[in-house]
This record gives sequence, C-alpha cells and structure tokens, in this order.
Amino acid sequence: MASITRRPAADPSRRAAVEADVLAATERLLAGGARFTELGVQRIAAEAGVARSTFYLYFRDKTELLLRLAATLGDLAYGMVGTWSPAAPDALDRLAATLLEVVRFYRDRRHVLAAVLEVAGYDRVINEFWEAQLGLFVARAEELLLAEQQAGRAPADLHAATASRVMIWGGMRVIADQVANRPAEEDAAAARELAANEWWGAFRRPES
Amino acid sequence: MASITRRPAADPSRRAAVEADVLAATERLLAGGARFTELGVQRIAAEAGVARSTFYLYFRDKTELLLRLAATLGDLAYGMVGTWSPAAPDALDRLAATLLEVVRFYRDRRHVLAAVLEVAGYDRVINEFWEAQLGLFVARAEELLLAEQQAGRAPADLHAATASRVMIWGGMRVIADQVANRPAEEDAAAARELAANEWWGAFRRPES
DNA sequence: ATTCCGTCGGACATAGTGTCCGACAACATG
DNA sequence: CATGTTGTCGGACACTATGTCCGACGGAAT
Repeated sequence: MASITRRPAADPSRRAAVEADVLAATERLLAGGARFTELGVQRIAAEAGVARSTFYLYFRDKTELLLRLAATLGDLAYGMVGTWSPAAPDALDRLAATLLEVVRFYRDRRHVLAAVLEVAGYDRVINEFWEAQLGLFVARAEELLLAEQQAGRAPADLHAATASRVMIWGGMRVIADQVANRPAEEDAAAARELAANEWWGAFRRPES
Repeated sequence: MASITRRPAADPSRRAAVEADVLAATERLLAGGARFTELGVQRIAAEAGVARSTFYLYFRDKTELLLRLAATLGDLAYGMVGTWSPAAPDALDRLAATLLEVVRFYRDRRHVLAAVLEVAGYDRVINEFWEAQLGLFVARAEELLLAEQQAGRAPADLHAATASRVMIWGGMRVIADQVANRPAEEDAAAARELAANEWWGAFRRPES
C-alpha cells in the first residue's frame, strides 16, 4: 500500500528506449531483406536483445508493432503535397518537384512502406489504416480538382472523385514500385512522368 | 507387375472433376467474404466435400491452388487491350470501351483478383506470377507509346518506359479497387476517367 | 536487509501446414 | 466368386508460430 507513494513509477524514458530498440530492430531486419509476414516475434525480440515475452509487454501483437512503425508514413508526405497549388504559373514543374520530394521520402522509408502494403493485403487493421491515409490524399486532390473546374481551368465533364482516386491510388502504387524495385537515379524521371500524367491527365486535361 | 498393362490409368475426367470441385469451392469461400490467407486447407477441403489429405493429392500446396485459380486472369484481359490502337480516329472512345470491358472482366473474377493481390504481397511465387502478367501489359503500352512518338503524335520528351509503368501499375491498382469496393454502376465512369487519364496523360499529352 | 519492479526464460494451449500410412470400398479382371 | 488394384479417407505426426501465463531473479530504492 505504502508503495504507491514510495515508488515514483518507473522511469518512462527507459520504457521508451526499449520500445525504440524493438522498432529499430524491426526496421533493421526489414532492411535486411526479410518480409514482415515471415518475421517471427522471436526473431525480432532476439535482434532487439530482449526476451520474446517482453515484446508482448510493449506491443499487443505484430499488428500494433507495424502500426507504430508506420505512424509517420502518411502525415509527412501529406504536408509536402499540401503546399502545392495548381494555380501557380509553373505549377507543373512544382508538382514534379513536390512528387520527387515524396518519392524520396518514401524511399527513405521503403521497407516500412513495403511492410504496410504487404500486410494491408490480408490484415483488416492495417488495411483500414492505409486506406485512411490515402483517403486524405484523395480528398485533397478532389478539392483541388473541383476548384480548378470552378475556375474553368479543368474540363467540366471530368469526374473529380474518380479522377482523384485514379491519381492517388495509381500514383501511390507507382511510387511504391519505384522505391522498392527501381534505382534512386530514376526517381526524378519517375516523378516527372507522374506529374505530367496527373497534370495533363486531369488538372489540365484538354477538352475533348 | 501385370497391372501396368492391365489398368488403363484411371479415368482422367474424374480427376479433373475433383480438381474443379476444389477450385469451385475455393471461389465460393472467397465470394463468401473470406480472405485467401485466413482460409485453411481444412476449410477448403470440407467445402469441396473431400478429405484434407486428398487436397494434397491434387495440389502441392495453397500456392499452387491459387496459381491455378489465377491462370486465366491476365491472358484474357491482354487479348482485349491487344485490339486497341491509338491511331484510330475515335481512339479515346474505343479506349474507354476497351477498359470498360477489362473492368467488367475483372469484376467477374474480383475474388480471385483480390486473392492474388493479397498473396502477392508476401509470397514470392505469386508475386512473380503477377509481375509477369503485368509485364506483358507494360511492354505492350511501351510499344504503342514509342510508335506514337515516332509518328509525332506523342511528345518526344515523354519517357515511354516510365509512362507505361505509370499507366499499367497505376491503372491496375485502380481497377482492383474499383471492382473490390465500388458498385458496378460506376464502372463506366471509372473506365472513362482511366481512359482520359491515359490518353491525355500520355498518348496525346500536350507539348509543354 | 527488505521490498518492489521489470525482465527473463520457458511452459502452455491453440492452430495451421505438409507428410505419411493403414483401412476400406469400388471395381475390373480372371 | 475371388482377387488385386485404385483412389480416397481419416487420423497421427513433426514442425512452426502465436499469444498467455507464471515463477525466478537481479537491481534499485528505502
């Protein structure tokens, strides 16, 4: 009973340190070529220098581990594209530059991105997480497209909701493939093609 | 010893029938909302009215089962797009019509498509299978784009290889999402957006 | 020295995979 | 009818992984 006042509740920075060790160990293993699915808790715990049972003191299960790894995947990239506007005179060049930033961002985190996409295929929690992330991008794209249509710069018969999904879902798939399987030197070319595709395919699609 | 000549090697149509039962049972379970990953061999065998051990007399493992289910996924759709040519006067309308065909084709087989994409995330064999399928489409798109550039109808500074990947990888992701999560009534609108995106984003991208 | 905390290490129940084998019924042959 | 062959069944087995649980232990505060 007296212990409640006596103990100042264990050092929280220590707990955070162990957690960080586990996250870092997982990233290391992913970077080493392992797939998240075939990565056992045993292996992760060993790499982090911790008992397997201790893993479960920090994470409910592997899903929660992945969620924490992925926490910053969407937000930061969203901030990057948030600054782009299709109204600027050099909007296409700026779009290409922005997308290159995004590609490089995901290249840094390509192992985590690959793990999320891998697990999203069969795990509902991860799938919902990723859909929610992409949903933000889709909503933003739709907002911009509608504004362009209002201003008469994008064709009125363009279906903004669908076009947004095409841009974001399709674009993200290409980026994922780019950072997972293509050399970094091609990133700029990929970003430029992606930008041109979105620009002339939607924002400045000619009237037909 | 004599048996080798005496027995004319069991009725092959019977064997094919059991195999078909297992494939049909799997499709039924997938259509019922189960994910391929969480579908045990036990469950599949039971649904097909066959012992679990018998399953292994017909399929080496679950991967082979999925490969057989997926066998016709790419080929047929490839035949559809093979007839389209960007040189025709009404090429954009025809592209939309072709893509609508493709979307409907995959809608029919959406559970198998979803299973392939789900497993491709973590299984190398399925992943290679799917990459090979898409590779055909990418090659075809690149061929068409190069021809358009030669003819001066597509901009010379377009990077055909990258643009093809954007079209196919991005486009397939959109189609997969469309047939898995969107109502069939929207299929035509999606096909039209996809067509316009590819047409103005690549084949008839304005010079910038 | 005592008390408490977090970690360890390992046992446990559960569940799935792929292999193996003996039992058995169906059926064509002699 | 008796026999041998076939394909399927049903279940045991070894293996791997997950997530839970608990007693043991060592370090740190009192």
